[in-house]
Amino acid sequence: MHCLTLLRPAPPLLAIPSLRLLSRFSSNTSKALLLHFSNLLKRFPQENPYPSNPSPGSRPLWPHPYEYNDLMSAFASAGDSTNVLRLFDEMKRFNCRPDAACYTTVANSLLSSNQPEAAIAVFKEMVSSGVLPDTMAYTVLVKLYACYLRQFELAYEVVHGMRDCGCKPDVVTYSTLITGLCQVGRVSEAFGVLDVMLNEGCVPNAHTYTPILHAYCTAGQIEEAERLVSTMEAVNCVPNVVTYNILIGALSKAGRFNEVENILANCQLKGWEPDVITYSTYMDGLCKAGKVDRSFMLLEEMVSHGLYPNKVTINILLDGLCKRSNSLCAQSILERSSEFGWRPGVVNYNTVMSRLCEVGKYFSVLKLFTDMFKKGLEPDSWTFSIVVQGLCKAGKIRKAKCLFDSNGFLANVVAYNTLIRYLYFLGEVEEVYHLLDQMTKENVVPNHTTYGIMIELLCSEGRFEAAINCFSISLDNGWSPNLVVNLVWGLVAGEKIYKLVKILEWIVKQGFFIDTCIYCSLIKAFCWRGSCQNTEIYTLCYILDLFLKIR
DNA sequence: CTAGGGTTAG
Repeated sequence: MHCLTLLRPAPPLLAIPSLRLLSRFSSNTSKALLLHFSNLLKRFPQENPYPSNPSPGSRPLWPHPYEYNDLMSAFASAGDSTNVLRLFDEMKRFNCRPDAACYTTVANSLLSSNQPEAAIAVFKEMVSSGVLPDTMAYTVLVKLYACYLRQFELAYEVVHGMRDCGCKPDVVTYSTLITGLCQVGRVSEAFGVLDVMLNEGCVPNAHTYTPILHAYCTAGQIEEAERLVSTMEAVNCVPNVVTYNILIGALSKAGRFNEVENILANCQLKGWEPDVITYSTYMDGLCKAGKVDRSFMLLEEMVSHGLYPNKVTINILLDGLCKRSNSLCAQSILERSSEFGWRPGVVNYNTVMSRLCEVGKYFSVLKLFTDMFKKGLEPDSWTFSIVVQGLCKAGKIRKAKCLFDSNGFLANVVAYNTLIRYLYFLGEVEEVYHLLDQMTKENVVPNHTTYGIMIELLCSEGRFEAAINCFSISLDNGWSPNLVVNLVWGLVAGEKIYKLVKILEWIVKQGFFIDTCIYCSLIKAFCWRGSCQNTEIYTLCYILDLFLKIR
């Protein structure tokens, strides 16, 4: 990295012919790519050889947008949007005007790294530079609205509007829209889109149906999913390995391992081949169901098919080992990894450390934490959260706070929540408020867990209006029945029954889903308070009837 | 250059 930033002015990376070749190795990590670059750049003139006004007709010395796009795509598929942006800036600096494809690549890579706002900026720039979007550009715009911002009205508008710009939505555009709808469970609407594309003579493929299957599987509607697979076969939209992986995942989760075996046994007949993800998915299901031995047998099977476990597969097995109370084994696999020439990843450490935490082996957690440093592995925010949790559980809350405040600690919302929860248990209200302040300052966005603790805290301090206010703010993050449970307990304990009735009436009016947890918490809270003996029982009955839509 | 799948924390 440093070699590149130190060279000023930096020559365009793409002026070196062999880089075009390099960019084909999209599976290469960005670091590997950068290493190649910095080596090549050492032989490159440090002066800027690129005149801003080339003589007409001469072959330009600087690279063509195609070449930049090739390289940007390589970084994009390596998940490195920072370098995509760097190249994008660079090409503009060298007066190499981005074409529609370049803008599309950059916007898409920003989406992949979850920066929808930045992607919008790229689209705006595209328009203001007078570059006309093509179908692919519009497709990424649909992806932005449907899969990231969930603004489906705008997504539909793009699909309709692109016709006027001389572009036709294609199977990718429609499949993208269907994906977005299915991700939020709007399956019937997705079928509506499918109808539209069929009417237009746009032929669906596996990408069109698979998101729908995914939605069914997420909702636990396995029978519907299986029926959809038959439909796909009937309309000549053959399910592929991804389709089957989703189905196998759902079946494994439901413990229906015989059916998984059946699907695997018939794969050749159906014309698809299991891959690493197929095996990993199945193995994870087996491990979670306690069938760790069977999972290890599958490891042998996949290797015999020429498929090799990757970090995820190994993580699943490590997790399985811990679940079978073999955390000591998992721990030594990590500690002694160099003996068998394996380099574990951060997630591998996180997995074993969190399992050790669960069984109270806090010393081992710290031991692995230091082992990571010895191996030169950088802990991530998950690691830190797990260690904070381990220290808190071990009763070393001061130590946890010290670690939290130390340099280099990557605090995310979970680390904050953990520390806040334990400090709250200890009655250190001052510190809790201080941490909540700090969270805002550090731009760590609170989530439902945070709001739950805040509601509890505010109620215990008698600040009921603030607690209710906190609840309404939490709705920006979506609906969480658990927060209502917190509010119920807090308000009943604080004898604010009138406030409780008001807020519950409002909740019912908004049409939020009332689950059994909320229902039970009300009954339990009233019983706990002893209200069942007096006239307040009528208030309780009133609310319960309200929930059941009797009133 | 554009679409879908598997692992870890409160």
